[in-house]
Amino acid sequence: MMLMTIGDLMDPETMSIREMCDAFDVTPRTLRFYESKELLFPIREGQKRLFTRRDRARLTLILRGKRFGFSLEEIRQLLELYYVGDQQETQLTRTLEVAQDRLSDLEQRRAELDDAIAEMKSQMGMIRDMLSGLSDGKDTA
Amino acid sequence: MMLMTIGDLMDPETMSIREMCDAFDVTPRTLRFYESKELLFPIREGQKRLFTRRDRARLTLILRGKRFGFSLEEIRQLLELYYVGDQQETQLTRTLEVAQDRLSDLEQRRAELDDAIAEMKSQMGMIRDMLSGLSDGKDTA
DNA sequence: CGATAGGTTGACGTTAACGTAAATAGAACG
DNA sequence: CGTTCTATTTACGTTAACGTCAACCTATCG
Repeated sequence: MMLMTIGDLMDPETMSIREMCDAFDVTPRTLRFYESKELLFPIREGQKRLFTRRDRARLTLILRGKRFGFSLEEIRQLLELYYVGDQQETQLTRTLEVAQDRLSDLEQRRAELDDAIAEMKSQMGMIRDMLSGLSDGKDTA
Repeated sequence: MMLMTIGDLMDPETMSIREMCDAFDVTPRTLRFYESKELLFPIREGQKRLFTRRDRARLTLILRGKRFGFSLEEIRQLLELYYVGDQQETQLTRTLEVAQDRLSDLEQRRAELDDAIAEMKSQMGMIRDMLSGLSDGKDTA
């Protein structure tokens, strides 16, 4: 029962597809699908995929983006704003402009979310009022 | 060119499907689809749909829910928390419990959103640093 | 009355984001 | 060497949320 050798380059930096699935609670299909959509770029050891620290950081952002309801294509564009290589000044300036737009979107969503939370609380207040009215009726009957 | 008569019951409370589409920027298909999924309940004048104030309030919530990435089924369940009829105490208590869970979800999302905003700002700071570094190099050359 | 405008009900088509199954490959165990 | 594990590619299937016809009704204008 050999578990590994030196030659296995058991890099703690990289993870197998199964390790990724366990760590992020996704299926292999999902990871391969994300690679095909150029959201992840695992390296290859022979035929097998090895996911790097960078892939894990990206996957974290991807899953959060999904919870926010962004499409994978929108997420892919968002990811481009991170991982800025050594670009030209013009390109960096452009990236910064796009990032500012995305930031405005996020802040807009935050405002909407605050509204939704306030409304939900108000609604709960009304239900509580109805309940206290009911128990009053019972108590004072 | 007659526009309307008294008998038309030109209720300012109700809107035709086209008025709804213009007001909310959706297609007729979308409104009919939402009705089929029991998210909206327009009344009928003969064959034609008439959307009430209640339908408009619901549609507002539906569209916001969509921007948050909720599925229509999730939204339908959320809508049940609003429009509470005259229910039994037990049922009201249950509704309140469910509402509390939804509220926790929303607040959880807001926390995540705050993280995302902070990260985006940090990333923009890094890009700005790179840019100032570039212009420094030019100025001091 | 005929044409036009606005609405209706099917019913099939489309896209995104995977699920699922079949066939294949290589490493390791016994 | 045969099996077992893990992973891979290929490819068809599925669900949600509509889009897009086609065929039909019906009120009103001219």
